[in-house]
Amino acid sequence: MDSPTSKTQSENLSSIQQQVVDFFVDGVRVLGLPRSLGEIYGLLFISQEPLSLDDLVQKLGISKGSVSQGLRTLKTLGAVREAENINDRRTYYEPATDLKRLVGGFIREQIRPHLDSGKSKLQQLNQTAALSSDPTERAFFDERLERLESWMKRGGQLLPILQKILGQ
Amino acid sequence: MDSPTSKTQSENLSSIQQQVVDFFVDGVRVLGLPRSLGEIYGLLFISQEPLSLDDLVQKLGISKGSVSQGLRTLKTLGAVREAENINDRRTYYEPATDLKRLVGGFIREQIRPHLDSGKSKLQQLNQTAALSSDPTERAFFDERLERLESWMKRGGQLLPILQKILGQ
DNA sequence: CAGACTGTTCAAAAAAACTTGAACAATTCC
DNA sequence: GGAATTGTTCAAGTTTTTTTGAACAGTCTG
Repeated sequence: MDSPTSKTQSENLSSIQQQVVDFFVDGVRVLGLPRSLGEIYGLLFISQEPLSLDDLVQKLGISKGSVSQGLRTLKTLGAVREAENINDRRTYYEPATDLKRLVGGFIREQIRPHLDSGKSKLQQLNQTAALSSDPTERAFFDERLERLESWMKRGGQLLPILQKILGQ
Repeated sequence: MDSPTSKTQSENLSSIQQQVVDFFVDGVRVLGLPRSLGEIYGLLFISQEPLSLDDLVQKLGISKGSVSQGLRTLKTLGAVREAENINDRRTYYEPATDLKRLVGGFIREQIRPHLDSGKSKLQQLNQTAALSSDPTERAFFDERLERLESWMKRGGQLLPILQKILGQ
């Protein structure tokens, strides 16, 4: 029926808006986040004025439900904030654009929880390994579990460094 | 019919094997890789002896196709290698266990390509932005695109540092 | 070289993830 | 208060991703 180009398309986006949205759609995909997040953040990022939920629905051509949930997640990640001083019943959103904040939010919401749950699983694993009666096997398990522990530890050390490097 | 515990289950895995497999299933999920990769790598990681494709099929209870493809991906990532000195027609696999190698492979296969494609998209974006006739708009675009460029640059700088920190 | 064995491929099936949309709650405005 | 507006929720629908399994290619073995 209409242009067979990209998946994200809606006659309401200019060429540059479309390209930036696509850029972020790819970006969030790498991070394992749903495409709608990339669309929403991308459009906010390339908009001079804050946008309302309805603006996003109309311009992106996606459902109200998606935008509502997407905005919530983005807020949780610290990637968007509500704009102040708008004389309107609606809430308007603008993007956070400093890398430090973005990276920090991503680490806090997406990385840390997994690191933490990993650490607790490791504890459990150590207990299970202790049950082994064969000494050779036991030594092998211990060696591998120690390695896992060192990986987790490195990961934990890495995060602050990451934030330091990216947030300047 | 049988135990209703976890999704990965097959009477062929010991408790510790099962736990390690689950650990890695979670791990690869964070990285956006399919669960079968975690199962395969996890079982290899906690096995004293190298395992053949058929060993993995039997112990994990997943299809030959999955294991075949999974091993290929893991080889590409540098996460498993073929064991030497096995007097058997089959190929046996063992895990790579140094973090440096694992991280390096992941960066090479999963991160770099996206960074590179992002950079080329940015070039295209700059061209599109140059078409804008409104000077205010043009300035806004330029500012945002510069920001994107700085993000990409930071990302590029980060990778070697990452490898340095993790690979010791 | 025929049969057995190992491993790959890829179309179809299954599972997982995401999006939609309609019902609903909450708020504002007259 | 009642109508209008804004935003949320979540079951159902859709899309995407992963897994399966059967056909096939390649290789070894007797």
